[in-house]
Amino acid sequence: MKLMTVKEITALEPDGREVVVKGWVRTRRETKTAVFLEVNDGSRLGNLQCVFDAPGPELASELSKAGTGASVAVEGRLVPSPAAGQRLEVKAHALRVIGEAPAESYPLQKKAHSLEFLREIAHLRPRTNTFGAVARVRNRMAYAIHEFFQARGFVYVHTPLITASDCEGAGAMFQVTTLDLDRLAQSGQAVDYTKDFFGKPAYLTVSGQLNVETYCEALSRVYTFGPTFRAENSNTTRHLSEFWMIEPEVAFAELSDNMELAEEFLKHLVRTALADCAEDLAFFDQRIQPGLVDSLKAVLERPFAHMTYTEAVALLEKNAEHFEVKPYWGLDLMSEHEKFLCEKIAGGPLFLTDYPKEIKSFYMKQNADGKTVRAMDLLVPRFGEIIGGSEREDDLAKLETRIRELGLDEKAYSWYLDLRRFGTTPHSGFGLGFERLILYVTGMGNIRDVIPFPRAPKLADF
RNA sequence: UCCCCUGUAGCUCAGCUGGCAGAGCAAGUGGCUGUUAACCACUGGGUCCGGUGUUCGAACCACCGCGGGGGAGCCA
Repeated sequence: MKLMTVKEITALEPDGREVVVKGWVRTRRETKTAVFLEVNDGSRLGNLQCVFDAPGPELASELSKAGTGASVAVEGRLVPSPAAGQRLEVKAHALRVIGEAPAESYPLQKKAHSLEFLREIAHLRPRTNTFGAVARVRNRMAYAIHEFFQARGFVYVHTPLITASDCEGAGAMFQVTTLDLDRLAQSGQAVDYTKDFFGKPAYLTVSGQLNVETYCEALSRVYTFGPTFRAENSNTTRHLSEFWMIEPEVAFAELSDNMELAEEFLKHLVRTALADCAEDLAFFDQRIQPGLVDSLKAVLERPFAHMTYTEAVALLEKNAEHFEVKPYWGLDLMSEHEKFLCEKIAGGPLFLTDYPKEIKSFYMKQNADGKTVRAMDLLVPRFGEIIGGSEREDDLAKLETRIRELGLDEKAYSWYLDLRRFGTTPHSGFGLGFERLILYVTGMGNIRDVIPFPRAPKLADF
């Protein structure tokens, strides 16, 4: 008999056909006359109820081994359920326990567990409703990202994870080396990087942007989607040392085109989640973040708000009594300011643009005022910045000046500057942290719960 | 990196002013004519995070260490 998932079986008509269900027992309930086994295989949130009527001694013995967590194969007929709660069920006549999960040692119980406890058993937590749902949403979002860009003629570019240029400038880097550090420490000698694997210091990438710009200036519409690494000692619910990032880059696009793309992109992802992950989102709405589904629907209903940094600061200054850090022009906005702007003022996603050049990266295009750059951050309620991007500086002289002003190593950027030396064009792009997107869409509160095996300072288990 | 909270049964927690270690859930057993995180009854279950100190006496107070959570900063 063809192996079918719970998702496939529960989509069938309960016409009495024979089915085989394979999965893990979520709960077993017994009455005098029947045993109910709920089987889940992760193909969907819902379980498939298998009913054993008046089991004989052999079946009863097998049933006694089918506790929570056991892997089983159930054979039976697919029939309409006579009781409320499910459309159909399996009237079972055979059971095989493939792998037992002894209750006295299996950590997951037939009850709710705290997310903190489940973090300690990251290898078993995908067997819970919450983490199964996160995994399915994460998968659908990854696919939707490719769908979105592919449908618009973007080319997926694989930027390197190891980089020997420390000019990416987006944060502290992890060093990659094959040198024997223990022996080096004992010898007391200075490190000779010409003897290292790459002949010079190498690091894990903190961003694919600079690399992907090179392909943008050849293929016009490109994006990267891959892991990035930050060695920042940040211990928060929104930061990981290893996370996935989406970075589109579009030639000939100006800041307004960039924001249009970002808005369409985020709306596409939210729309897809609502349409294709409805069962999982309903679960998150009920158990994790009440009001989630409505707030996501609201995102689709109207255009995102726009405001310049200068306008935002003026507004914040008028409400200065709300803030611990008093706002002024030139301040890199605190999260309390960002939350105020998108939650209290915009009441939804908000683009902030044209920041002071001093608080933004060297590669952002300077405005005619000489003070601001064509940067944009997309702020969303609940956690602030979700997307950061800009139009890039396409003028060689201005870019060189900026690099010098900031005391950066000009030589390290020579290949990047070549893009402006030869056939330069306006171009724009942005970065979206994949895990932050998953937080946003699922309503989960801690970024360590939306990636299978989180890496953070002092945390690299499993 | 800084600030705050926290660590007691498998899980979630209570434990008052320092005086015999508790509950709910989970598990086991029995009951129950189809259950929905079933229900009812009973039973078993403890290195009170570790160390040191104060005290007649420490889960409780003090100090040191380790673990967990939240917030801030950095950012995506």
